[in-house]
Order: sequence, then structure tokens, then C-alpha cells
Amino acid sequence: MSNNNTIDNCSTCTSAWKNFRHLSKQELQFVNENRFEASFKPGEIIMKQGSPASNALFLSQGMAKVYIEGAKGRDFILSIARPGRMIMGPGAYTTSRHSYTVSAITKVHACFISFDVFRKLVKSNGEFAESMLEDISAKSMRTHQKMVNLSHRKMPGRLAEALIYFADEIFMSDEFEVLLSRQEIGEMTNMAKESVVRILKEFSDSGIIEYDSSRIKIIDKQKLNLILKRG
Amino acid sequence: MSNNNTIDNCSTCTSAWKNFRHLSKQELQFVNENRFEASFKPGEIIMKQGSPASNALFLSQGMAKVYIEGAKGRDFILSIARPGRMIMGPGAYTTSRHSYTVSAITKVHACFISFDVFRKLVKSNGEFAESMLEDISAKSMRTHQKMVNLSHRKMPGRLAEALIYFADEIFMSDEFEVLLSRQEIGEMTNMAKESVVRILKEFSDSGIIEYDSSRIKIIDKQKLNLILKRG
DNA sequence: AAAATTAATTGATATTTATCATCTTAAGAC
DNA sequence: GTCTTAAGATGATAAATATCAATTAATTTT
Repeated sequence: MSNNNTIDNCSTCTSAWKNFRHLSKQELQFVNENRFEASFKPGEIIMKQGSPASNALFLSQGMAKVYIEGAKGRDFILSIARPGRMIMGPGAYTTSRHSYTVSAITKVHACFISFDVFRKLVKSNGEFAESMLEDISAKSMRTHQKMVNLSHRKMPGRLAEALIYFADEIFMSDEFEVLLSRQEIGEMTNMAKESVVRILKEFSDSGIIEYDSSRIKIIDKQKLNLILKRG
Repeated sequence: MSNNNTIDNCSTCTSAWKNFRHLSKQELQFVNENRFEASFKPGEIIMKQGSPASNALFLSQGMAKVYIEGAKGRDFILSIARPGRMIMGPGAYTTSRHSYTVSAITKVHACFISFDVFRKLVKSNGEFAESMLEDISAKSMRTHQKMVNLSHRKMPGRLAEALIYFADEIFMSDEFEVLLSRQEIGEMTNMAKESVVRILKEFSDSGIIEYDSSRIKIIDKQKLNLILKRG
């Protein structure tokens, strides 16, 4: 009764959020009954900054970019979203507006879970509430780290950080197809697209990476980590 | 039974955290029984990054700077803490280490509340758990905003932001004694101390502010807001 | 109050980084 | 497949910003 996209049930879903382990069968069933699915093509917007934050988002397939739309049309990419992670901005508990935009960078299959469900579970299930705090705290921690890194490091350090982020946390491999344009890598590292191109070339010239347009391979991770450390 | 420093009880404390309103009398009493107080002189460290995160911190008097100690001794000031706000970094729910350092910039009287108390209350009181999420979300929101601002704005915009932050959120007046050195203002806005001096002077020359070393008065807030908007 | 230390200021200069213009290459559209 | 458009690459230049060196206030210590 399921095609290759539709998800039968949260309890059997392989991409289910790990924090759901704190829910009882009944609670998980409650979640299951209050979710809906949708598919997106690359480039499509899944969640729009400023729109009412009525749902949390979970990807079951594909990847998306999470970004803040700043003034004058300048975007700031916060992270790349993948299955298994909750996508719920701080707006959910403050302004009730999405605090960032999420758009698909591959084909995406997504699950929306009503925020009312979360609210209810947080109030009634202490373990779950705590796990929510843990999740949000972990994100906050990364944000702090990222802010300091952006502020204290020069371009090579910032780009090195992004490459290591791709390799270790997104693609789980030292060789990968970036999916982001140079422009977008710049929006992640606070660099002009031309600077991304130039420093990528520098890295290539000094044997740290090899690349062929969208395919990047980290050759000398030690050196890359050194650049990261040095700033 | 109380000198000018000691606090009798959370229920009568004028600086008590507003989220404690979600607690029952018994729960508030529980908090009250598990807190301890301490005083600090300017410059003293109240909470040290990396040390075990066993307590949440509340100021009952005075102000402190909250900062991340980055690599190579470079600090990054996140915010100025004042009474009425909870000071608990994301480390509390993740690494169990303080994720930043807090040090007094005036005489400070502070209240430490064991983190176990919070953990217990979060699990047993859904309203309180929700209010914790709200508090943390609001902080996270600001952090996002700050990160984008630091990345997208040039120095005048960043300094304008800091001045407006001081006036509107810290000193509640357009004229104030900064308390932070030029160096520290730089650590907040990601500028070299010399650049802080120069842009402060620019603002003064164009009639936006007046200043005499540590005392700053905002004359033309409209223009300052314009600089903020323009970036 | 004199001495010593620290912070603020200023000017000169070097570094970092963005912008602009142009060209090339790759990817879609028909 | 050719045309069109978007992305990538490169060099030249300008703008933003940090660093260095020197000087002048402040502040603290003695």
C-alpha cells in the first residue's frame, strides 16, 4: 500500500527523528495521525521565512538548504538539512513565524508535523520536553560556534570549515558532489563568489583538494584541518 | 534578617526570573531551597567557559559580560547580562560544560540555581518546560539575527547596532556610561579597537552622537537607525 | 603627587576582501 | 543539435579593515 515515497507509519520510518524514542506507542501514533507528506523538486521552497510556523519539518529523502533571507536580497545559509533531523526554527516558540527559509537542493520527500502536536507532547511528556531542549541546545551551540568562526577566521579558514562540514556531516565522505553553487558556498561562509573560486583554486594548487566543477575531493585533510585551526 | 545583598526568598525577589511564574508555590520553594548567592567585584569571573555546567545563573544586581573565549585569546562578546534574565548556555543540555564565560563589569550580586532543579522542573511541569523552550528560542533568534548582521553589515552598521543595543536594551537611555572598553566594543562588533575609535569619531563628527571617553550620548537616533538599516 | 600602567587616539601602511568587467564553460530550452 | 542562459573562472581595481608605531590621555599604584 506504499509507493516508493509514501511513509506508512512513524514507528517503521527509517528517517524518524531519534527523539521520538521518548514517546509512548500512543503518543507516536498521535504524531503519526497528525502528519502529512509532500514532495519537492530541486529549487522549490519547502518552508518560507516569515510565514506562519504551524509545522515542524522532517526530510525523509533528499537534502535542502536552510537560510535566512537578509536585507537587500542577501541570503545567509545556516545549514544543509538531511533526513533524521528536526527542522524547526526558533520562531516556533517566539513569533510563530518561520525564522528561515528551507528550499530543496535535491528531490525531497518531507513530512510535516503540526506544531500543536509538539506543544502538547512537550507539556505532557517530560522526557520528550527535555529531548527538545537538548536538540535546540545542540543547534544553538553550533550557531555560537559558527558565529565566532565567521568572525575570527579569514576566508581560507572559513572555506576549510565548510569543506569539512560537507565531508564529515553532510556527505560522510571526503569526495562529494557539492550541490551548492559557488555563490551559495559564499552565502555560507560570508565570502563573495569570486573569492570562493579563488580560494578553492589555492587549495587545489597546494594539493589540499582536487575538484572538477561541482565534484570536490579532499586530498590532504590534515592540511585542511591545519588551515581551519590557524584561522 | 537581610542585608542589602542577601535575598530572602525567590517569591519576594524583585529580580526573579519571570518564567518562575509557571511554578507552584511548592516548586518555587524547591527552587528557593536549592540556590546560593555570591557577590563579585568588577572583572571577576562568575562562570567560566569549559567548567562543569552545574548551575544556572541569575543576577540580582549589576551587569556582566557574556563572552566566548575563542582561539588565540580572542574573545567574542555575546551579550551584556542584567538582572531578570536567565544565564544558562546551551552547554547545560549538551556537553554539561559552560559554553561561555561570564564576568562582572560592575559589582554583581548573583544567584546560582542548581541545574538539577531545572531538569526536574522541566520534566514535571509542562508549562515550565514550554517557557524554557520559549526563553531559549528567543535567545537563539537573537543569535541568528546577530550572526547575519555581523556578516552582512559593514563596520558603521555593526557599531550602530551595538549603540542601539546599549541604549534600548541595556541602559534604557540614550545617554549612558558604556562600561566596556573600545577593545571590548570591538569584541562585540568584530572590529579592531582602532576602528571602533575611528567610527565613533565619525559618528561624532556627523552629529549622530556625542561622547567623552566612556560616556556616550545618542543625539540623532534616526540617523543611527538609518545607518543600521543601510548596513 | 609622582611613577607606572593601561586605555584611547591618531596617522601611516599593509592586508584582506569585494566589486567590476570580461571571458569561458556548462547546462537547459527549444 | 543550436541557441540561450546561468555558472564558473580570471585579472584589474577599489573598498574595507587590520596592523603597526607613536602619542596622548586616564587610571591605578606606590
